[in-house]
Amino acid sequence: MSRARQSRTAPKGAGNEEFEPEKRRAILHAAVRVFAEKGYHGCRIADVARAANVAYGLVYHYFRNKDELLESVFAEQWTIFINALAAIDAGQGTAGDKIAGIFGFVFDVYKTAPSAVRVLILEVTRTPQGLRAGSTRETFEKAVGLVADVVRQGQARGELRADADPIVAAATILGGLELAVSGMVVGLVPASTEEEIDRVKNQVVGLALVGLRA
Amino acid sequence: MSRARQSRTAPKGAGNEEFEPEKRRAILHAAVRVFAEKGYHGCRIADVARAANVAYGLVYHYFRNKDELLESVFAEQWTIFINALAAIDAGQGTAGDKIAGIFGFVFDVYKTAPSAVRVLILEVTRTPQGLRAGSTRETFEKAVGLVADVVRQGQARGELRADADPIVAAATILGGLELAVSGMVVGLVPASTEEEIDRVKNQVVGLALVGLRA
Amino acid sequence: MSRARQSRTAPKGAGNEEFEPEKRRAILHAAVRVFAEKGYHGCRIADVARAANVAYGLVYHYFRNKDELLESVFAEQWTIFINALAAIDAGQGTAGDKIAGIFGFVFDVYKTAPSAVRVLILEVTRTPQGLRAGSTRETFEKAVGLVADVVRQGQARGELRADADPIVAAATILGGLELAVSGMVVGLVPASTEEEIDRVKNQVVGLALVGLRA
Amino acid sequence: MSRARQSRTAPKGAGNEEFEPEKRRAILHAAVRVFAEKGYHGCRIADVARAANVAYGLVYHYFRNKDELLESVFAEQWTIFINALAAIDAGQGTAGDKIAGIFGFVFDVYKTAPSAVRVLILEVTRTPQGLRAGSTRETFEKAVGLVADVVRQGQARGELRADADPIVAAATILGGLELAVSGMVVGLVPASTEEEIDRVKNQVVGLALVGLRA
DNA sequence: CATGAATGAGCGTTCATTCAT
DNA sequence: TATGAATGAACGCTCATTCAT
Repeated sequence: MSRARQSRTAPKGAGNEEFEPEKRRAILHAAVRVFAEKGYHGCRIADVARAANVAYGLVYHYFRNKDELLESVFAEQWTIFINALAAIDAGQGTAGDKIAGIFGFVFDVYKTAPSAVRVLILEVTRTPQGLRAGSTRETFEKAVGLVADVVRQGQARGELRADADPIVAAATILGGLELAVSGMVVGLVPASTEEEIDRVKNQVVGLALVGLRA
Repeated sequence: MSRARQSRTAPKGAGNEEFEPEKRRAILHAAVRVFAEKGYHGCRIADVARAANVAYGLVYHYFRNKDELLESVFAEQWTIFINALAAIDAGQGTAGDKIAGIFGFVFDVYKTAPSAVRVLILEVTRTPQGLRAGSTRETFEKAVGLVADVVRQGQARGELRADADPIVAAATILGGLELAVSGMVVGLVPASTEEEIDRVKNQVVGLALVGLRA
Repeated sequence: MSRARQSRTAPKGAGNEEFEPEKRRAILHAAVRVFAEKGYHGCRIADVARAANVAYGLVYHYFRNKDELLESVFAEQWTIFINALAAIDAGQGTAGDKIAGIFGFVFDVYKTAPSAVRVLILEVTRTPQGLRAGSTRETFEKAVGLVADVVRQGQARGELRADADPIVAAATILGGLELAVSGMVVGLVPASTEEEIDRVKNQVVGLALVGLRA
Repeated sequence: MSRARQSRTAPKGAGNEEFEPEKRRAILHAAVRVFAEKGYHGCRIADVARAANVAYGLVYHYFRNKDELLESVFAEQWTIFINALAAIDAGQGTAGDKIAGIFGFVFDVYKTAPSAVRVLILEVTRTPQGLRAGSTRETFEKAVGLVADVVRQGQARGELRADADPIVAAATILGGLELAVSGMVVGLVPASTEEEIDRVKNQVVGLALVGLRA
């Protein structure tokens, strides 16, 4: 009856993106905004529907239930992030450049769509039960894995310390990145202008690479 | 209505330090466990009551509502953490020692009470809306402030790079710490034995101080 | 959220006078019956839903909460009464006829729908705090005012004693009417047959007009 | 264990009123005030206890439960009223004097203790389920009966119309009295000064005796 | 007598989900 | 596809009542 609940991971190649129904898009985007604002548990399906200017029941036409909607939002956001990581990982440059590139990407997204970052950070990572079953967790692991890969490359080329555990390093780097952005999100770290945001980014990159020691 | 809902710091005489009804304790501890396991939204007051071996209504005798219970849990956990930070901050040693001490404290707590750390990390930090109003946010800021203070001291003594913004550094350090522990909590970073835990700790400390660069 | 909770007086076109969902009606009528039987505090939403043969949650689809449901019941009942009073007030006849007409109306309603009268009397008038805020109180005042108006007309035409305060007279009349009906409701005053009811009515009208004195 | 829950109807004769424990009194009086203010359903036992400056559980030492407390309040209030009615009924004077005396008594009480009248009127009479089982209803019937008796006497002496049904007349009279007082209670009928109160009283008496007709 | 901690049934309300149209 | 009325399980909170001291 409904082909609508089809795969969400259709490659962005020419010729098939038009099959994502417009309303489905609208719902997904609305969900990002609403989740970002009120959190997963703080918002109702009705809120999402209203924000998407769509009838109540239509949400259930495109998504099996609230959880699947959340998963879809996460998948969408993480896919973007993962793709960027993968591109960076596969690209040219030193490990330092790549790490800086990762940070740059996240901060850039923050500049243009802070609410998307908010969902990613405050909801995805932090979902209790969290980083739980389903694709969400795998995707998160993939992100860590990609960063760990960057680290491994750097170690192989002698650019990074060989005695650092890539997984731990990746987690630590992403954690620092995350809390720095969290700090901006909640206003603890000042980030009202673009300059301030860039300054924070450089600070964080510096910390990751050369540490605090004088 | 009831004196029970009073502040927990009523010194009525020598030795009864912090007179607090036994059952209140039990509820609070049960709440930590249950929150850790199912998350704030995933658990019901009935769960907490059952875990505390206490009648349903008694929870409401000691706490105005679910939110206040959560806040109390947070306050308790953070107070422990803040006190440890403050002690470390005020103590002797180089900035590096202090940062290592902070990490050591968190990892030690994790060894003996992982669920407490879980609540602290997965619920407190990550509560959407989160880091929100009330004491929770202030306490979080205080934690960041204390770490920033350690950084400042280290800079003053020439032990740490003077060009690092203490607040950003503090956020990044705590973030790295947090995601590393998160990784352990969710099993991404292996931490089944004490040795493994210590190894992760040393890795993270090393990253914070000397960075990744070779 | 739902257009259902709208005003009941939306004339969208000729002939759809007061479009109101069938189920809303059912709930409202059920509420009258249940309130009449058990009182506002004695009945649960579940009782109303069951009496209306409707799912629990549907009550909340049409009414914000229990209070609003009560207010709606009151509004409905009083509106009928007020309209009747107004028609009588504006009509022909002596003041005595009009007062008799008012009494006649109430006793007629009682004959066909005693429970409606019961709600009006035992719940509306007597709600503690009662005659309280909101439309309920105003409506009550309007009723008294209309009766007072009838009295004033009668005085102007010389049919009624000029030295009677219309407001006090109206209150007294309605009070006598009410307690007489109350007496029937609770069985103190015998009113099992239509003849008995009419007899009581005539008695009460007589008392209001010529008093007790021989 | 507890003789406290003893009969509440001890005659006020010399030598036994000192057996009414002071705290019991306090609770009873507090209950009158609290019921008057918030209604039976709107107040909690805790409210009564607090208003009486008495410990929570003590209420249950003197009264089996909330209902019995209400009944006791009613009994106390009605007893006063019934006694006054009985005294008037048994006294000298015409029926008109007696009716005036009844009204005078109620209005006098209102002047000194409006909250007591409020409870009597808004809670007793109007208790849904109302005028229900137990002593409350019997007492109410007794009051009506006594007034009806006054009417009967008057008819026997030729002072009052013989064709009036004493019970209906009594109900109507008390009803008029009640709504007039209700009107004062809720502010519909002005009664701020003693003069105004007396004026209302005379109006109501006049209406009962000679009616409205010119 | 007096206290107030402890108990738990009861109920109002929310909201994810289904379904008829 | 699209709509929103209808459903009912779930859960937070209240408060009358009991009981140990």
